[in-house]
Amino acid sequence: MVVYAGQGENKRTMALLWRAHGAVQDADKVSPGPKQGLSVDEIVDAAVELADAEGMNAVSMRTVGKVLGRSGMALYTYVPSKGELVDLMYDRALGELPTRYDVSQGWRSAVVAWADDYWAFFLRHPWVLQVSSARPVLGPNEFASMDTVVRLFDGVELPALLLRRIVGTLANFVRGCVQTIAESRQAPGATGISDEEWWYARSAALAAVVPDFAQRYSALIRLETEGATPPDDDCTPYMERESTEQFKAGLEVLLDGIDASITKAAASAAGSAGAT
Amino acid sequence: MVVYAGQGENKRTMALLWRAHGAVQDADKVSPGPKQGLSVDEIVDAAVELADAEGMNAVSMRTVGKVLGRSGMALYTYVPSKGELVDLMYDRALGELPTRYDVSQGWRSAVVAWADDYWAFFLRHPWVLQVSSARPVLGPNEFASMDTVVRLFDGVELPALLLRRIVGTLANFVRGCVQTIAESRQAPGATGISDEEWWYARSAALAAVVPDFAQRYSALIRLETEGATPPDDDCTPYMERESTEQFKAGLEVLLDGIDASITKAAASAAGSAGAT
DNA sequence: TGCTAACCTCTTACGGTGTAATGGGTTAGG
DNA sequence: CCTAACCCATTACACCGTAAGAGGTTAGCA
Repeated sequence: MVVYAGQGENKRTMALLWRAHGAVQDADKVSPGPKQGLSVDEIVDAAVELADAEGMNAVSMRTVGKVLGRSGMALYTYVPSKGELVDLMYDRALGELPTRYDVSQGWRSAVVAWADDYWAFFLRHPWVLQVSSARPVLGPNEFASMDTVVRLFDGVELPALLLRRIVGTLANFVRGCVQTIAESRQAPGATGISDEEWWYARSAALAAVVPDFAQRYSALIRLETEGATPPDDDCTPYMERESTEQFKAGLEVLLDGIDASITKAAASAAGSAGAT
Repeated sequence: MVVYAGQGENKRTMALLWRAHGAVQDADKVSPGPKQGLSVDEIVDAAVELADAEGMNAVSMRTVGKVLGRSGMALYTYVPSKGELVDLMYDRALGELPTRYDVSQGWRSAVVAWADDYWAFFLRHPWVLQVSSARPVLGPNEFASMDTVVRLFDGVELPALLLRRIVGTLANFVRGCVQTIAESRQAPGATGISDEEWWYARSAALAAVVPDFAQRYSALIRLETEGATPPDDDCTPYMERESTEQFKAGLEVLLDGIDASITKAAASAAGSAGAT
């Protein structure tokens, strides 16, 4: 279930996101009627906890309400719709990300540290990947996390436009890598059969149906036999180990590419400086 | 809505995927009863068409059935569950991808051509991104597309393990880039307000709520003002143009990184060859 | 020809979703 | 104390995937 950001009244959404919990209703407003038995924070906390534990599919208005001992509809007093709740969950989770990295040792080590944190973050909150990234939520922590990535390159000479794209590519890269793991953890069979069992059953069925596999996909077969993942003793599922390795290796490749970009940019800057 | 691959009886699924439409029931079986009024192909076609036109959310058993003039339940005669139908849609769509690229001019131009095709493919079928990538479908076209990517590097000297990771990173990269566009096209507001309008309304609300934005996110602001996307005359939505530019630039960076990997691999191969 | 068994399809039903509408209980200010 | 505002629950509606069962259709056999 990909959940789209609610696009209700933007103003109320923004007020909720930017910690205007007190200022949602214009502060000086009188308020007869019973006190609120809940708070937006409580609701978001409960929803995040639920999503962490049982996946985004388990998060419904009713289930969140049940956790808090209310009906599902009660939440609509605090939050305009489920979309906004998801926005709040998203931005709240992002708040966990570190915002400072040491760039004194150069950008490369800083980027690696950031990527590791980002990676771990998604593993802690896999459901975040299901929140639509099309239209940013524009919450405080989303901006903070973006700001943080940009500051990784603080001392580096790069055209702003190129830097923007590099930053985007880095974020995309981590997201893409971790998605495989995250989804396999949330898959319905996650509790039940393991990756290994699934693969075994599935590829057995495959072999039965497609006897000429090796001929049809010779390049794949060659890659698989030559470059089999070494059976690293620890017992993390196959898919996760594979993805982790790909993350590490892919990051190095990407960093080399960024390095090349920086070198090029420096050369062109020097060239134009020399020309003037 | 992220849809997970059905994990029903693997054998039947595999038979369906690998075009064993005739061989689903063991060929020599007698068959009293009415002829099938539909075929798996028809159903998958209709579902893909629906998904292309109105997004994955519009694809339900009932809606697909309606397109074909049947009830939703009628489809269960042909397909064990919705999960398998999604698998079939996925593999069928992948069948559109080209499988041959000219590597005679070097790997780099071939990879660029492939990336463009892959990109365009996802734009044609944005819903494919919503199909879980955790547990591959293992259909013929999925393997074919992977095989194709591997063959882009046919003449290149790279350790198999590294090549596998590079290939994975490339695929992840394109997926990640296109996701932004794809989701923005499928977003519920896609028919209604445009990207520009949304951004305008949303950031107006933002400015009202957060007056100290520029101080809190100075790095972002600097990036935004210095590296503003040039207003390229054509009228594609802001988000799409931005994403496309990021795709192009990011790909170049990534290719530079791959180049570096190849150089390194060659050096290490030469080194070890010289050492022995 | 008529029967039977297998098969296709539809209807109904169940538990789930998000949320609009309604109404009752609680509490502050006048 | 009354009233108006507010919190919350109930009910209801339209959707979802699919289990269960009923009824029509057809091939093969007697």
